[in-house]
Amino acid sequence: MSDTQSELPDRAQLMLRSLIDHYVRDGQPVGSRTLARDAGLDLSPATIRNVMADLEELGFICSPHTSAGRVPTVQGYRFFVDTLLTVQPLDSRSIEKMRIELSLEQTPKDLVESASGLLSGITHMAGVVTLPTHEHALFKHVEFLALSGNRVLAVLVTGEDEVQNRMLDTEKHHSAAELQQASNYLNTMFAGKDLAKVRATLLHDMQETHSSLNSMMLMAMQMADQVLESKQNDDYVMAGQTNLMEFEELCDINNLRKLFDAFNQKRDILHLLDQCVRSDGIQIFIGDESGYQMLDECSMVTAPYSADGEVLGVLGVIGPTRMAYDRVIPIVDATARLLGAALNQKE
Amino acid sequence: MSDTQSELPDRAQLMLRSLIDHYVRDGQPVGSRTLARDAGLDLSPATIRNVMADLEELGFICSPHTSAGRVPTVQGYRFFVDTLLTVQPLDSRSIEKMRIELSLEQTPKDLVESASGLLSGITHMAGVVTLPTHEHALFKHVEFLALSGNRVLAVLVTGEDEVQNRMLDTEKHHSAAELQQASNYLNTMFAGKDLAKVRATLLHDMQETHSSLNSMMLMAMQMADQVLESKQNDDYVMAGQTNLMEFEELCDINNLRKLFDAFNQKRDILHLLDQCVRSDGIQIFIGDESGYQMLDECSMVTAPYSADGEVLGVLGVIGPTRMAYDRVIPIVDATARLLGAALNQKE
DNA sequence: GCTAGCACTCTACCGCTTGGAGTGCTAAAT
DNA sequence: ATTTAGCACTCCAAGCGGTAGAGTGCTAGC
Repeated sequence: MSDTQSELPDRAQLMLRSLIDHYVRDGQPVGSRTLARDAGLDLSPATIRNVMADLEELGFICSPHTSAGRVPTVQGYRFFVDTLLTVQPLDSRSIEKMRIELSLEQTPKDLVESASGLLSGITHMAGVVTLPTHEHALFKHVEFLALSGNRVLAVLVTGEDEVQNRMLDTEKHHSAAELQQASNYLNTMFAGKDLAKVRATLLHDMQETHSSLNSMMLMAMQMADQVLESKQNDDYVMAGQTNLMEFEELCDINNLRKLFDAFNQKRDILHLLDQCVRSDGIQIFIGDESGYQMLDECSMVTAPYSADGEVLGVLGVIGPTRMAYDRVIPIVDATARLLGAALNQKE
Repeated sequence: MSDTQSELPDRAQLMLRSLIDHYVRDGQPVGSRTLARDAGLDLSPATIRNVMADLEELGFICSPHTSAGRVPTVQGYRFFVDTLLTVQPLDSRSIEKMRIELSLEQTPKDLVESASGLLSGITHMAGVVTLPTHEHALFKHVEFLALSGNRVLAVLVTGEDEVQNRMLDTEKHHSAAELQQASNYLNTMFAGKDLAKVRATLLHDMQETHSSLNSMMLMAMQMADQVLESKQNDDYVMAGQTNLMEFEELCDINNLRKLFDAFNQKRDILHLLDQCVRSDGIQIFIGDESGYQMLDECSMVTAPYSADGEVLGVLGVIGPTRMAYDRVIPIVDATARLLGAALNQKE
């Protein structure tokens, strides 16, 4: 790699990297002297200044005012993350610690909480983990209980012994016996099958073989369909929100308010996380790239986690734009793997 | 009431009240001139100053520095709240609005969330409501499902169609048939009875008539006992936490951090709320009276709420010590009543 | 192409002054 | 015996000028 027309000269890259390193470390604008001393390029500050002027023109850095050093811009970070970054692989001892921590948990919910805690604990920022979807879990057992009026309580037990309750409003009142029959039918029919496949089969059967079903079977299927229809991936667990209060640049009370409101609301954050499920692998939003104002001063590093080859959810870290991406990325990556593995094991 | 030895002279009381009024309104230390103008006593600032000196000696007010006005102390607020306060009853239109808001909710959980939102919305502070205990709910139905290993899932449905899941670790594996039998037994035995009474009966029967029970019945009872044993009142719903960021006096980042950590942790806040269940009626913690450091700058106004004569939980408001107690108290009081009434209606 | 040197700019900080707000005390007035 | 006017005093907040330091951009020479 060298200085072709369109490519950033090597030494400019080196300088940008060094500048970001410095800025991430101490949060102060970085001047040419500092860089001349520490970038390892053996150039005078004056030369550095010239290159810095180039970097500024490209929009990678900027200075808060005339006589301050330079600070990376969002585009600067973006370029750094996309093309300069060399992640430091996590040492195996830390990984082992995390694995052990996770292995203590029993239920998926606990696992998710533990993972979120790990993320925030290790990075000293906020950790977030979506609850795993159940789409690819196994159907184990369903039970219908009659409540008052036309309401029916459905209890669905999945392969991992996860339990979901759902209220159904049915068209007419069903007796306990009817319900019993319905659940028996479904249980014998679908036990051990994949939830998604169960749903697909149900939909198919209800359309195709409509006539050949008796009313009991139809009712059972309709109810099962209702139970399965809701997508589960609409919640997350967050930890260490208050860690964000330790960062000078986020401590503006207005900013904090917007941020914490968003965390409570959950909607926007979920929407953002949802985008990360699709693109597999690490995903990074820097500053205003997220498109949400309350995250303008923040970055988010996410990774989907999966078990058994199926993506179950997303986890990540939210922190100030000025974060040690090279350190955070492997942490997020490792946590995603470990959480996936742990979920796999509990099945 | 007049100036007996031990009692505060009327005009001193009037002044304290007026001072607190002022301070609550604009958060600035109140000087003698202001008070002379607005307290309605028609005295010169000099006289006011003398009385203020008395109030200071009694520990009701103090001045941040030599040439600032006076500010109420915790004891000042306490005296005010205990003996000077005249609450402004809430106008019936607001009450009606709240009632309508609550009437839209279906489940107890939704009601609690709505109430918490109302509290924070109206007071512009943080609202908190504990989940209602189920101790006095009615036993409706219980179902046991076999999970992997020796684990059993118990699903308990109460009179209000509230559903609780609980995992039980049993000593040996139980077949589906056994479990079916056990739940049938319990359902016929206890349906429609009060949960607390069910529990009492269970405990009694297990001791007294031990020998006369067959093993199935014993197992059923042991499991039911486990289901009922956990006290439910260990969680709360909070709303409007971020409202607290709007108050100058709480905006110290250190304080905020402690506060929000406590909100997330829940333990300490729960402990505090728990104290308020016992003493019926409005309960107020001012500043450090709570005994928890993170609430040193805050006050908490709570009221228990009950339905059908039984206390179900507590709700309240957390805000800065400098709050309009006379406005907040009736709001908390009314919300407690309305929530109780709403819960009663849904049963 | 690199660098030394220099003039320039901007901030952060320090000390100083000033104005205003409020107090406590004393002596006079009611 | 209270109340009040007056006064000296204290303290904070805000504004001001000066200075030191950091860092820049430009230019001319290497």
